[in-house]
Amino acid sequence: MDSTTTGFIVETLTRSIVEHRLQPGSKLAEQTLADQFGVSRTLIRQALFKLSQNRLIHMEPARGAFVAAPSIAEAQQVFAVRRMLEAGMTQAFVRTATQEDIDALKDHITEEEAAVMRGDVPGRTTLLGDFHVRMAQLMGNEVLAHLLMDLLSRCALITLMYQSAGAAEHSHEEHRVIVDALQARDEALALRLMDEHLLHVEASLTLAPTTHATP
Amino acid sequence: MDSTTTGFIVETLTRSIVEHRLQPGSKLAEQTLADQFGVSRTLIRQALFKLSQNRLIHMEPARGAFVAAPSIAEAQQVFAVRRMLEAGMTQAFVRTATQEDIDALKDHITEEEAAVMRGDVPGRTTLLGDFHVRMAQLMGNEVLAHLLMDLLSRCALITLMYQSAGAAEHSHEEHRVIVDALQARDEALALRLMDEHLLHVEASLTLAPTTHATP
DNA sequence: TACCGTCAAAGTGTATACAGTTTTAGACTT
DNA sequence: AAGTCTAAAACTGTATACACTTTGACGGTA
Repeated sequence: MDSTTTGFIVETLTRSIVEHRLQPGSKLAEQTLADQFGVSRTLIRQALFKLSQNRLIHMEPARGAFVAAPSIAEAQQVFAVRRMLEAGMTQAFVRTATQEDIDALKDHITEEEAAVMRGDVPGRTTLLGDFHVRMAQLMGNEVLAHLLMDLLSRCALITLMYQSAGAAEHSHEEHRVIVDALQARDEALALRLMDEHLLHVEASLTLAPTTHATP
Repeated sequence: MDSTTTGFIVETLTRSIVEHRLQPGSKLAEQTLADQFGVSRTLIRQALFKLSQNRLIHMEPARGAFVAAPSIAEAQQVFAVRRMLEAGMTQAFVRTATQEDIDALKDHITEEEAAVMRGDVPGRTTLLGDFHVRMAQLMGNEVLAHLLMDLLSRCALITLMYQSAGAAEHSHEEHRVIVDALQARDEALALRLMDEHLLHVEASLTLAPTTHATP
């Protein structure tokens, strides 16, 4: 399976969705896509099926595929899950990471800043998300990395639906502060900063006010 | 899509895998399955594709689908992710759950005990996993519930690969104790009990010794 | 004008056909 | 007897065909 052709289609569509060239709710007609990609509907269907499991699109029986339009409730749930996962991840990272791991994160942040500086919006979005995936990979937990990747693509879709004017510009600064705490092996501080970071990202969206259980 | 036919095939195969009627590594030939289910290869392929994204099977290009045989490393990663997720979930549950939520969990445990008493092994396995999913659902976080469901089916496969003689029989007792802590709104205790519960389940497997970062 | 029923066009759901690859069995060689 | 080459059978990957559902437009009626 997945002879890289399906994978290519999935990645292309994912970019189109995450980079806002396909608006939430738009229909994805199979034959149209098949013509555009120069393949048969078979491969398009495989790709759409995969995207639907990532929750980037949703399929209605006999009606077709549409770019997902996550509800506010769903957005909040996704962020809640991220906070749970990343709290655990941060805790484990502080305890087990080597100096090389921390240096790798620092390098990553340097890339983030470069993207921000040169106004590379798609690159910035990708890199800011990858920071979190990178942590999982550095810990050698591929299962966690995959899970986070899925959640992050959903977050990208959520962000472009609900973002209020160029917020979340300062994520890379928060990343920097988090890494500083990791470097200092200050578990409590790193945990708090990560949690606040995710709350800031969520708060930068125009979601209805909700009651976050806070310590 | 998913006109319930594909869903039926997925569920049937999932049960066959989780209930050990299909051993890890066995080949799943498309035409054979198509004949057994009385459908075309098309639907079988859809089902296999979905199972492969759940990591219950893995597909090799041009060679076909095989029941997954998760490595020890992967098993440990899955459990690590579960601990992260469920720690956060338990914390949130203690803070926000209503008395009805807690009662629902108690009812669930009663079902578990009934299944254990009557020696219903498949039912027991399912119910023991559902306890964790139920918590997520009671909190109203469907995203979390779905994620946990996927992780739990992987755990079921892991369990039957690595389980050492009828261990994890006492899970329902640990569930009971956890709910008692939830009832008492003792956050620290509930958190510790949940973490230990998951460590016990993992320890009941014959995985190579690993260094779990412990507080 | 507004509403409803009918019908064609378009689109999805499933099956089948065909091409390319892997596997397997058998004959031949050493 | 063990190994290797070869060819056929089996299987996967992709395209196409056909049936059924939805959609949208047109025309008729109140």
